[in-house]
Amino acid sequence: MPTFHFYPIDITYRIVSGKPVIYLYGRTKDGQRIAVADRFDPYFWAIPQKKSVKERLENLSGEKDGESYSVTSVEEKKKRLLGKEVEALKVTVSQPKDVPLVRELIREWDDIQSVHEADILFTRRYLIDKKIIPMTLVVVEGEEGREESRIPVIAATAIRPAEDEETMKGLGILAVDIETYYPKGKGIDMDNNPILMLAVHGETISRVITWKRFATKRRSIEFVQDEAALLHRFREIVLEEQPDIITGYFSDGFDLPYIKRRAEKLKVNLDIGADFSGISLKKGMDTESKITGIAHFDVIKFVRGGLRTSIATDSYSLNAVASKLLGETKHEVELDDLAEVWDKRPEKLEPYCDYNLQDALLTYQLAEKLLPNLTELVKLIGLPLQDCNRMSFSQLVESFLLRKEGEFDEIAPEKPTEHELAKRRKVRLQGAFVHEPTPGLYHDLAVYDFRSLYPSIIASHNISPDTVREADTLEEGAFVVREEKVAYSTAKKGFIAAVVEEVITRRMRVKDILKKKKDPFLEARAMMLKILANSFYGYLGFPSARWYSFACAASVTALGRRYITETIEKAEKAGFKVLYSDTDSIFLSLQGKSKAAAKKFVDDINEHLPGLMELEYEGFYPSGIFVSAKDNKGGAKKRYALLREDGSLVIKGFEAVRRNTSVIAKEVQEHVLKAILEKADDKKALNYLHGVIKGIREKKLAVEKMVIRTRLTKPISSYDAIGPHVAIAKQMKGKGIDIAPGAIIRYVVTTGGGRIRDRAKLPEATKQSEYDADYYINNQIIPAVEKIFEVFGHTKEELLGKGAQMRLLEF
DNA sequence: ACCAAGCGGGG
DNA sequence: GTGTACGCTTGGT
Ligand SMILES: [Mg+2]
Repeated sequence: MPTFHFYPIDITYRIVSGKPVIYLYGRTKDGQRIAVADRFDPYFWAIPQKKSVKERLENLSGEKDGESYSVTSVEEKKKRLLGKEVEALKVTVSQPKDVPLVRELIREWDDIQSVHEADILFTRRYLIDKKIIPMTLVVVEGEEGREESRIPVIAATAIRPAEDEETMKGLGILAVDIETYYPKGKGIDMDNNPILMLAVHGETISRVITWKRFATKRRSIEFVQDEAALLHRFREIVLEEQPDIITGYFSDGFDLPYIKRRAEKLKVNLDIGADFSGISLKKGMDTESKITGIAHFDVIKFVRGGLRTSIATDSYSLNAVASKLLGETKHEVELDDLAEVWDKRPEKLEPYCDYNLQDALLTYQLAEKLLPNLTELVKLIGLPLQDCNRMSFSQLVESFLLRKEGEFDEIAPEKPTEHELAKRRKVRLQGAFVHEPTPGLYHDLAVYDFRSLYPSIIASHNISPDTVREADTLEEGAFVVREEKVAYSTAKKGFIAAVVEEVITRRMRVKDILKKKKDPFLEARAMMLKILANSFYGYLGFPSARWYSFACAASVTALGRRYITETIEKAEKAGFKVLYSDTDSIFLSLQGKSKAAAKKFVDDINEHLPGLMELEYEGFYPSGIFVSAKDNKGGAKKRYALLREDGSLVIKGFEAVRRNTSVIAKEVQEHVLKAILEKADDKKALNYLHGVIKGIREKKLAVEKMVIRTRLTKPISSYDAIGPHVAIAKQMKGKGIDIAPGAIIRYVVTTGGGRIRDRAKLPEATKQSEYDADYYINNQIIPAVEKIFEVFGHTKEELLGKGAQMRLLEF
């Protein structure tokens, strides 16, 4: 019997002669594309009320809407439900579609207590039970069968994960991007507007296909007869390239559905799937595009999903994400003119082809860059790339728990009913602890934070839905969270606490290896482990979670508050002064104590912290400034600036790090912060400010410095409140330029009467004499520095130079 | 204050 | 498909 070593990348199932067969698609170790067919039977769990129900279940079969269903076997198994031992029944049915039918039927039976895991997708159940992890080596025994398929199908007689968990490397990625015809101002219309060009970029190909000829020396541009021929070429390229991954940017909702629709319209057979199927759309609130045998990596879904908290961007456009992650941008062309150029001036099409190819290239580079992270997530969660790509944090956690439960003999609690869901949505969790800063300039600060505060609390205090006890429990060793009137058993490690502990310790091991040598794959693994660990707290409070527990989620934040306040008390007792604290971080003033003492403080704390909990010394800062909040005397949260020992600045929350502030206001703010933090020289900063104000008044500063950038978040027509950026977008539209939502609108406020929005102008159309000095001084610069100077007792009048003039007059 | 509806990305 | 995203903003009441 031949043996195959292969990496599965995609999975599906089919009914063959009435029986379900799993199809794994992937590549062998030596690069051959193969499929593996394996029989597998669907099942779920039932908890009986009476033992006699087993026989009743065994004999269950019937018909619904002309389709028959049947239970093929029922097996008794000792399992655990939230830690409690139960006599569960493993109910095997003949086909996956029987599961929901049998499930609904028996839920009504009096002798059934509850039904579990009757909604786990069949292919996922297979991967879990067979311990198969996508993109990770699998050993298959079997013969090649004769099936209608683009690639050989091995009928498996045995399948098991390889010992060494080796990861798939060198995957073939093909990036796809299309540009389509659209008359100005009209929305996307897949039925009526053709695809004009289609760009593909891969390791061995970089090409634009288009169907209007023009003179060009570009070897990357390929001309075809018409749109149908373009689609044929796309099919050919995919079949030639045999990519493991097709990637795009919002290709779930745009490129692939568009290609599919046009192919249907033009009767082009797009049978690019391994089983000769085409692009399939899974429609819901959102569309997911799939191709059998190929993983579809939609970059935007990963950036907005699993990586959301790790990549800070206020826009998820390809341009914004590419410039953030790659330092590269899209080409600049007037896309709104493409239809007109196509119709009337085809000789001007070349820049559009270049633009199209650049989009494909950027997407390819993004996919390549993010693939280590996505691969590690696939290995961690155990689901195909196609799924991990699109999952939210809570879905990732739940999938991970479903993969882990077997080790604990656990079966998953039921998903909440609509009623239960509504109840869960009503309750609110109390948030984290915040010590408001007192506005001021401080010297010699030490900053600390608890490493992975919430995950370490879960692991160290055995916070888990299966360890929850009454607050007055007599159980020995139970840990009471008096704040939430609940206790946690310590007799046995809880399921979720154990899983979180494993994630944290795995990450610590990876970090240890990384200290010795750099490895981008291990970096990615550490990052994904951190993301997963940090998702558990949110999961426990996520209404749709199977392992939802309000008590656990509330206890996590309560303990977070408890630990941080206790640490602050100890710091004050030791002679430090707390300046600011939020959730898991503490900013202390050294009060004359040494840097060494500041560093040693963590040891005194860590000595008394349980389990995996640890306070980390983040660093020493020679100076820092906290300012007051907008409408209150107290200090603002998440808004401060620190000076590092190497002279660099850490700026949080200030306009200087926000987009919709003018260039000049950001510049002034950063300059003032630097002068104050470096030399505590508010006079010098004030002089600088006066210089800038004078420069603006005398129009000596360039228009470019006055530019304000604001993002258009929706179509112009749907704005009711017309801000200056909307007014500008309207003007541009009036000139025949259609501005799409997501566009960053640049504008300058000019002099004249009336509302700001009536005085906003395009920077390119504004002369240096035209910008409104008063607006920039009073509405941009002063608000940006007012709170900073307030710390030194400087009034707004002084900032404007009026105070100084008065003083001059006094002499 | 609360709730329902809309929206993102793509052309 | 053993199925129905999600989190935030906006506008109405
Ligand atoms: Mg494009």
